[in-house]
Amino acid sequence: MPEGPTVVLLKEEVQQFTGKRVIAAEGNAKVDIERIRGQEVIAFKSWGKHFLVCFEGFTVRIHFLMFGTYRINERKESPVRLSLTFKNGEINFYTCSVKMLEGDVNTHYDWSGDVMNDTWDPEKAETRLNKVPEKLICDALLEQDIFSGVGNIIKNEVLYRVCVHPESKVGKIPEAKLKMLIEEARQYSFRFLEWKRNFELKKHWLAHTKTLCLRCNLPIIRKHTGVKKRRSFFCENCQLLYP
DNA sequence: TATAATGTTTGAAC
DNA sequence: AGTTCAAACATTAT
Repeated sequence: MPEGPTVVLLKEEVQQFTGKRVIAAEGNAKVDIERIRGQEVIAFKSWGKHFLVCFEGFTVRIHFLMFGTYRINERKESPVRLSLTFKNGEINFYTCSVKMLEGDVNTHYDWSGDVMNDTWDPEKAETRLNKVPEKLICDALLEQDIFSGVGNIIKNEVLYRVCVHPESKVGKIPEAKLKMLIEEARQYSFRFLEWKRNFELKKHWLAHTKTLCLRCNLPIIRKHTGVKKRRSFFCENCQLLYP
């Protein structure tokens, strides 16, 4: 379910509930659900893969992890983790992590670290990358403190598009190339958003789950790479390794 | 049917 | 005390 752009889509879908009062809240989330009832939604926000429902004095943080889902104005069979009912409809969350954040939500997040945010700061990402020269780029791209919102699909597509081997060391990638990669992380995330909106995301995958390289027709290598051991799809011929 | 997959947190082990 | 790593969690499509 996740990756930053998907959470941005969710945010768009719930705009009908902004400013509305929660008339009923239920679910098996291990938080004080009672507290939500009667509160007005001040705003829906997102930071990377975090979906945030902001109320006066606190925020409900939803993280969908690997298997989380949601339904708007409908329900699934399975037990609901958190359900918010408004006069004009409802939002239901399943198999997600739910946490309460106290006080001003702005004190909890650096918005400029989110690739989908208006305030995204590529130079800050570069600074943060320069602090971890020994890390492999496949791990660094998944670091939410550097590229908040980037997930495994975006990782693979970005690396293929900028022709960088996933097992390259961050510190060995030339500065110009690293800047391109940071730029692509944002650009691809926005394309992901539009493709996902139109239910055509997979159609545009160039490397992820592919078997042949579109550029050179050689096999796409599938390997669990880095400390994170997430699967990478890459072309050894077209994607340069900076060891 | 067993496996693997868009992910993160936790706590044991070093 | 700081870092590392595997386990835990959980759902669904193939």
